[in-house]
Amino acid sequence: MAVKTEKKRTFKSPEQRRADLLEASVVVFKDKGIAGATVADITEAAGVAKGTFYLYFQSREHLLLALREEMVDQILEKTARLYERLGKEDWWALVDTMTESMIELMFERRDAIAVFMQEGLTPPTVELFGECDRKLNDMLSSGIQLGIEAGVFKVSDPRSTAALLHHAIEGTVKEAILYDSGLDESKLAAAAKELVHKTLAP
Amino acid sequence: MAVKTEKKRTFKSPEQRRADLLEASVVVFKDKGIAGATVADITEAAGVAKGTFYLYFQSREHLLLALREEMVDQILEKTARLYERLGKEDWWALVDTMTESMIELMFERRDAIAVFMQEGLTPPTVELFGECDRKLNDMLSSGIQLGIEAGVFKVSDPRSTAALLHHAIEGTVKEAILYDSGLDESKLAAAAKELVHKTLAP
Amino acid sequence: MAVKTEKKRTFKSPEQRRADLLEASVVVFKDKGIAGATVADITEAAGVAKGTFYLYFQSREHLLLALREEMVDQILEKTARLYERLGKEDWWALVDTMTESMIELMFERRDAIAVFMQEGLTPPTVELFGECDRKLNDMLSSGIQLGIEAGVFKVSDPRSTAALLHHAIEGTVKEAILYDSGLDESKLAAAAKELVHKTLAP
Amino acid sequence: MAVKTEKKRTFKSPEQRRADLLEASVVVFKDKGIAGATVADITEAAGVAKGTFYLYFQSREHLLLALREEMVDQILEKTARLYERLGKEDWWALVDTMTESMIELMFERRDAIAVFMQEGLTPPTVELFGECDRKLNDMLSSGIQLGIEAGVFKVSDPRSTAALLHHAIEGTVKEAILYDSGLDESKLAAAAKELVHKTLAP
DNA sequence: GATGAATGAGGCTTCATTCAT
DNA sequence: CATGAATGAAGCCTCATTCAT
Repeated sequence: MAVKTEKKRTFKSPEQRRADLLEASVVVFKDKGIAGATVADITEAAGVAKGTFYLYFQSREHLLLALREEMVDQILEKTARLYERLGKEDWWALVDTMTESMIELMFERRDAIAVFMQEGLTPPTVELFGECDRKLNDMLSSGIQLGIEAGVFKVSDPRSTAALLHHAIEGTVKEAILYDSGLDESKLAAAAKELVHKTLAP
Repeated sequence: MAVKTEKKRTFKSPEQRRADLLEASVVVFKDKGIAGATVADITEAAGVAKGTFYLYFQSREHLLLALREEMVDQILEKTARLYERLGKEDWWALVDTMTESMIELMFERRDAIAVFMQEGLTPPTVELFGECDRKLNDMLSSGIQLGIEAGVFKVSDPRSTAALLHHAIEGTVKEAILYDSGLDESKLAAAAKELVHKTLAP
Repeated sequence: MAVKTEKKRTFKSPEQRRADLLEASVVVFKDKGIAGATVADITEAAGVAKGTFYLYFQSREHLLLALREEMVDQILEKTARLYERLGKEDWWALVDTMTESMIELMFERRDAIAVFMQEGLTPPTVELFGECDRKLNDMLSSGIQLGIEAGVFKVSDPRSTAALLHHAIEGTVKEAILYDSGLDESKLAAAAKELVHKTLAP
Repeated sequence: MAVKTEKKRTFKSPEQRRADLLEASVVVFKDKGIAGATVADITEAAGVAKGTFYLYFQSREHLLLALREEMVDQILEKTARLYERLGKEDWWALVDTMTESMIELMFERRDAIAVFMQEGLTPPTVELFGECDRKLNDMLSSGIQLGIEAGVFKVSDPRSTAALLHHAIEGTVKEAILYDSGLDESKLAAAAKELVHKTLAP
């Protein structure tokens, strides 16, 4: 019955192979969990031999690093781009845009997020995500500060509020992603915008 | 002859032994991470032999289960007690109490929380924590609903808002626990109360 | 047919187990070569499970270290004991004793010697054996020096001669061990004593 | 587009390529040890692609074989040439020449010798070197025998003595090569000649 | 012929779990 | 009951060798 599928040797560009492995790894990690997924699982999913993995990643841990960094970079970059528009456009519209785009980005990358929620905060993750959180909070709180100075916002503690708003959205989207809770993206976005508005309003 | 440091067999009640192991495990898990801590690490910290572990827990995984359940039970119980006071006291005072007590509880159990943040969401955890989140959200959103009906609160989407508020606090406290970010408990509590007030206010 | 020999769990004193593993390893290494012998081979030969190996040796490399050190220690100790007798007894008789006892010792430990001849001189071995050679040479050449001063020996270059004599015997015994060349122990000892006598004689 | 440093294909005669690989391998083996050097290391040092290796050698092991044989052939040939002069020249002068030329040859080929000392005596090496030793010993001992019959030498056991003399020199030179012990070539040659003279003299 | 990406068998090591003492 | 030596499955990674380009 079980005829061993003879694997033909195929050649691809290094970029493609690497991308294949990364992509396959997200699927496998999501399925089996990070601790539960073996290198063999990943290579099998990517359709390559076990040894091939090590042509593209120094170690299993390095793959995770790459995955994390890619995600963090994307988040920070997107936020930074929005942050630069502060003061040049209507404050409240920009607040809505930021809220929406954070939610949108997270839903787009739901698989990767699910993976890192599974992973838990191992020391390398703590460091990377910690820095990401710090940078995000810096941007958000200084944005709030600017809004206050412009007389548009009013909150007593911009830094704490930035963290609370950020985690309100992040945590809720994560919950939605993880448990398929009844919250859909648009309802959540509406509620989030309302919460942000009311919180920042004088 | 055998001059090895003979470890005296000490006798304790089964309950005590079990508690010792649970307690030791929290310390060890916090130190080495959940994946990184071995059963040997735990038994050593608890001062018992490795085999003894299996007299009190079927497996390593069962210990984690016990740890999780204990934490979840405590959270749900505390919230339920507060929930029962809804409508019988001043709404805004109760909101403050709930906010404060959630923060307080999390800071009290910061070690266990740190452990479960490290663990990541493995399937068994997802199930348990998912149910916990759902129950919390049910209580919170029906509380908000009651407040709306009482004419005290006003939000368009009680369910989403409940989730957002809950995660705002939970996420921010977790960040504080994990990274020793600049937020201290009281500043955070103040900011959280402000956020909750403004969000629920008409 | 092949009924898996169910291995009963047996307990032994740590010393015995360690000795078992060391002994088994010598046999296996001699058989399969050092590079060719796996930890599995060794544990199988010792009648224990693979994991047991790591209760007694940190790593495969540490076992080799232990093997080497044991051998080196024995050689140095034996030589040092003989060296102490210099000047207190008849010089020529002592020279014979040293020659004989070196040959005897090597034949006794022929298995371990065969193993280390197979191993080749990896860096850790080079260091250890290099130091051993140096110490032996120091003892031998200062012995020869003393003999010269006592007017018993006469050679132009005690240090080089010590090395030559030492390697004459060591190399020849090794050859005998390795190839079962026609040289037996007693014929070899006789020839070696003749060579040493004539070389040291005025 | 692909701006990778394109390695030009260079064309060389097969003999040259083979020689390049052999030469490169000696350097690499000396550096990393035989077990530690990979085929990739060798091809990199030789400036060719990994696959090219297998156009010139059936396997890694065949390269080692070639290396060994080359060395053994050289030694045997040189010795045989000297052996033919026996009886036609002054015995003692020839003895000196043999001693010197053995030392000289070994110092010339110190790199290859260092490599094979590292390798240790794996079965294929044992066979080859064993035969080499035997042939050398045959030549030496029959040379000694002839000298005895000519009334020039006097030893009780020519075969053992041949082995002892041969290993005295070989072992000491090897030690000098490996540990940079204080013995230089000329001092060693002098001491060796003295030892050989005194040993063979009546 | 030359290349180097791909292959995959096989090694070392860890650690949850068992069980003779 | 308690112990900790013993077990062995399973994972990560290496590297000699192959083969599509």
